[in-house]
Amino acid sequence: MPTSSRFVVAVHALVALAVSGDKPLRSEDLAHSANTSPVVIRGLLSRLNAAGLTRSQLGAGGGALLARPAEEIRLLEVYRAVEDTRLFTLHRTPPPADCAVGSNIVGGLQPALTRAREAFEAELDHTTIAEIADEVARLGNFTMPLEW
Amino acid sequence: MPTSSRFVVAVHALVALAVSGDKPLRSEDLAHSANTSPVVIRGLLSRLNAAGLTRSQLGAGGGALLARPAEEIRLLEVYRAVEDTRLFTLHRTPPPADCAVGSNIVGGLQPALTRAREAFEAELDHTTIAEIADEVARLGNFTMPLEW
DNA sequence: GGGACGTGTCACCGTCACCCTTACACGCTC
DNA sequence: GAGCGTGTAAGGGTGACGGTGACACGTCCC
Repeated sequence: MPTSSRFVVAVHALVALAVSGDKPLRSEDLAHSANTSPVVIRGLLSRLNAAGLTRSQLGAGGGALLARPAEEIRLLEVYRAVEDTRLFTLHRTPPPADCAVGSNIVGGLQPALTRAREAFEAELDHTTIAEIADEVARLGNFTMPLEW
Repeated sequence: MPTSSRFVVAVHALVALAVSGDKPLRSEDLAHSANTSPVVIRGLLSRLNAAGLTRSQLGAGGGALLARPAEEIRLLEVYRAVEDTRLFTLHRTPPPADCAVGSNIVGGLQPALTRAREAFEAELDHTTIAEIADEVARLGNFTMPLEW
């Protein structure tokens, strides 16, 4: 399994919030930017709120805001906040216990899978939303905060 | 998205072949060991054959064999041979080009995603089927080649 | 205060990858 | 030549995912 598109869309939303500065963005605005639906965005924001990465402001003129500076939000936190599935899918049905290979393959393989997952996560932990936002601003040739 | 179970099952099959030495194993035998169906195994072996990791022997007494010593088969090769999907799923529909964030988010995010993927793959490249087979033999308290 | 705004969450649906099963043609060994 | 085993195709069930409509609740503005 790959990741769902939730991770990329969540990063997209956080970057949009980062380049917007203190101005709250509505789920409808974020949905337009990511070419998806407001409900999907609200579902993601719900998870990001729970993880302490964003917060929501109700009422007119409200919307979503970063709960912390973009420099302090790492991709790994985003990944963990929105992804449900594990990196490796094991056997759909467990191997039989009476098989010398089947009964030990999971245990024997686990350390290697864990190392791969940890290497993957360590890399995501090295990058922050602020770095992505800077790069997007450079590519798009604009300065933050961005007016929409 | 996670990997499919194909990767784990493919490693399972290769380890079974490794511990069996020169004796060919039928898809039915491998299917029993991995608690899946022979057709699924044959589908995996088809990919592993194409990748040069295994070869098949037709007719009575036939079955699958490793095409190379287990010490020379790395998990990364197995992963690439049987996994179709990419590690990261991008936006289901591309972001609009008229959005400063949407038009640059993919380009800005790509380097970080690539680094994570490379770290992941490098770790898989460090482990061989022989190492997994040794560990399984140790856990199962048996010696290779294993008689079934 | 009243009304408009925006969020949070639910149920429902279409789509897709995945895995299982059945079936059958082909090639090889005995 | 007969039996064995592979390779591949077609069809179905299942579950995750993303999109849509709807509605209750809290909050801000006038």
